[in-house]
Amino acid sequence: MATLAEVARHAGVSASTVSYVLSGKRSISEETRLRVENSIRELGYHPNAGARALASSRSHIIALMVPLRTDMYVPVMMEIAIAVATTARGFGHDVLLLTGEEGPEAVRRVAASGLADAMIVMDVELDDERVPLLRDSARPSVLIGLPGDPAGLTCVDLDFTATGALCADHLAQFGHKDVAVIGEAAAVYRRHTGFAERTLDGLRSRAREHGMRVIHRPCEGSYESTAGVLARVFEERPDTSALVVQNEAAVGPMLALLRQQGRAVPEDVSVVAICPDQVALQASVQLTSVAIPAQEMGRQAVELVMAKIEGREPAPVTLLPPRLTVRASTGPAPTAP
Amino acid sequence: MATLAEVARHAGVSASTVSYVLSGKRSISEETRLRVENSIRELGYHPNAGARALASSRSHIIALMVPLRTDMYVPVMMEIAIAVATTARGFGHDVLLLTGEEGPEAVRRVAASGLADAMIVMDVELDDERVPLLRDSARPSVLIGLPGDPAGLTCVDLDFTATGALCADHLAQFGHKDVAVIGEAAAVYRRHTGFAERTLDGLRSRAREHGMRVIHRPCEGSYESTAGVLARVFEERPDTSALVVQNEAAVGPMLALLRQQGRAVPEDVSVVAICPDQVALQASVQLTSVAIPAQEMGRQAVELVMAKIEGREPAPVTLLPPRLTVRASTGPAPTAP
DNA sequence: CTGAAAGCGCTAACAA
DNA sequence: TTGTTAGCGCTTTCAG
Repeated sequence: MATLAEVARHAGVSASTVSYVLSGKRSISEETRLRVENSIRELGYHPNAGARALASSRSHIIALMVPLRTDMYVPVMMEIAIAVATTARGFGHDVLLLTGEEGPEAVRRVAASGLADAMIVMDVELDDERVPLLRDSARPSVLIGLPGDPAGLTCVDLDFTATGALCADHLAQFGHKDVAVIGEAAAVYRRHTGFAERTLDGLRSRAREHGMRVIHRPCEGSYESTAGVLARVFEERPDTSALVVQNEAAVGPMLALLRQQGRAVPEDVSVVAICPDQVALQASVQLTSVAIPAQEMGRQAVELVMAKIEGREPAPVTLLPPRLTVRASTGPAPTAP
Repeated sequence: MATLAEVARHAGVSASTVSYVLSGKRSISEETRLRVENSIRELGYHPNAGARALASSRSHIIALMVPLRTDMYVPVMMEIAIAVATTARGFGHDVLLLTGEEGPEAVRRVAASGLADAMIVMDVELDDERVPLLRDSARPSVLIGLPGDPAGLTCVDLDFTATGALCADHLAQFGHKDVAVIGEAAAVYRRHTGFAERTLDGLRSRAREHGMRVIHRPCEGSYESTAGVLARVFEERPDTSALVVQNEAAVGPMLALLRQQGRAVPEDVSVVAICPDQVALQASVQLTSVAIPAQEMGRQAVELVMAKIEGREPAPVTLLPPRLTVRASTGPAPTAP
């Protein structure tokens, strides 16, 4: 592996000049710059990451903490992770993958060792034990998700309250009066992840304004549990004419069950899903849906964290506005028999 | 951040002693070891990653290259990635996440900069452009997947040939004569990822021995495409009594469609899936399946790569044996009408 | 606009 | 069993 010194010798300049050509931190004459760049290319030089980190105390690495749990919809996590990685590369940074397994200790370790310059934390819970550590840490961090108390933190998330409200508005327009929310797995609520509750709040309060009735049932997402939930819903509220589904795994089973029960979508029942577009498009009926902007969240998280690394102080909370795409699964409420 | 020198002073020993306590590379008296460990704890010392990497030319980082594409079943990728990360931590290593985006250049960059000590590459194609680079690279690497020519490489993968054969055996036992394979998306075959072809080969040749007829149709996995594939299958081979499904996304739609068509599983049609257990268990009929051992693959990949880092030379190809779990979706072939 | 040189914090000979 | 010390390759003052 070629070293900076070798490049310097090859180009007939000093080491510092090569360094400055690389960093652009002081002006270099066109001529020497070209000579140096040539040498770099010819020797196939890549700066040594360790040496650079040691001398500059910047590793050009961003740590990404993903949850170990698997009860959330995994493709969304993956999409965020990939967006983070590619966006970070655009800023000349790499991404270190931390699983939740180490827990809060990972935060300490990475910060203290200087392994990463900053940290992005996914799947934040309302009362997350990593949050106090992050708040006190000398290294910048950005959360994807909203903890109970975001004071002193930087967070990005989809505006789930607005998402719920948007669903309510859309269904109200079609004259629906009885709405059922097929929610996330019970464990998600028990863990108080926040987003599920916020969706529900937004939907409920807007529904009230529209004079709609709402019931909510958690759903594990398997075929069996979806069947159970659906049965209970129509038993308790036979006039239910619209379903809002927040558990992506339940989408497929639910549509299959409705078909089986002879309930046509959207003639008998309208369905709005909160899910990635891919899921909405692959379903047996193209679903009206509010998309989870996974890429956008990853991208934003990196931009916020880079801002902090560079000493700027971004807005503490960034809520991405939801977008509802009307497809084939929603329509007017059936007129009373 | 405390430095090693500070720890040394605090413990009343030399820097090298602290270093050796940390690395265990030479024997230390019980007494000094304890004193040093205490100081480390008291000062909350974590070795500086950059300095360590520079001095030892080992970053204790393993790069993991994940595909950018999203036409493979994402949860499996994620599960492998998480298994890699947690296993690596057990070896005192961290994982750097590289997306396919940079392409082969990432291999060069990471190797030359010393950012990572080794590399694990997922979703390897039969004729992968990263493979020659990896083969020539000074840094160890392990592939998850099997390229066309594994010479000079280290690879782990599920034994897909055996997987196909296993499916054939199981169905033959039940007296099935006409089998249809619902395969991966056409793009997967076009890309020559290998595993899909190997499954098919294994299944076909074993089927021949059993006197079974096999047809194979690629399937995109959406409800619509699954419907089309299924229709064509039963049109061409009305006597088809068993389905082998290799595209996880098609599982849900397929079961829904069969139910709709009045084909009972397993009375009229047996179904074997090649998919993660979670998918097999969440389906409307508990599926007889061959599991994708994602965790095991991740774990093995790390162990192989660690062996190479430590100078050992592991077996070039590790094929994990498939395991078929019998559940509710397979049974005797229906007797001719 | 460019060069010289002092570290950054740690590892690993070499010495004792 | 422990200490001394010379780098590892780069960044960044300080000089010129």
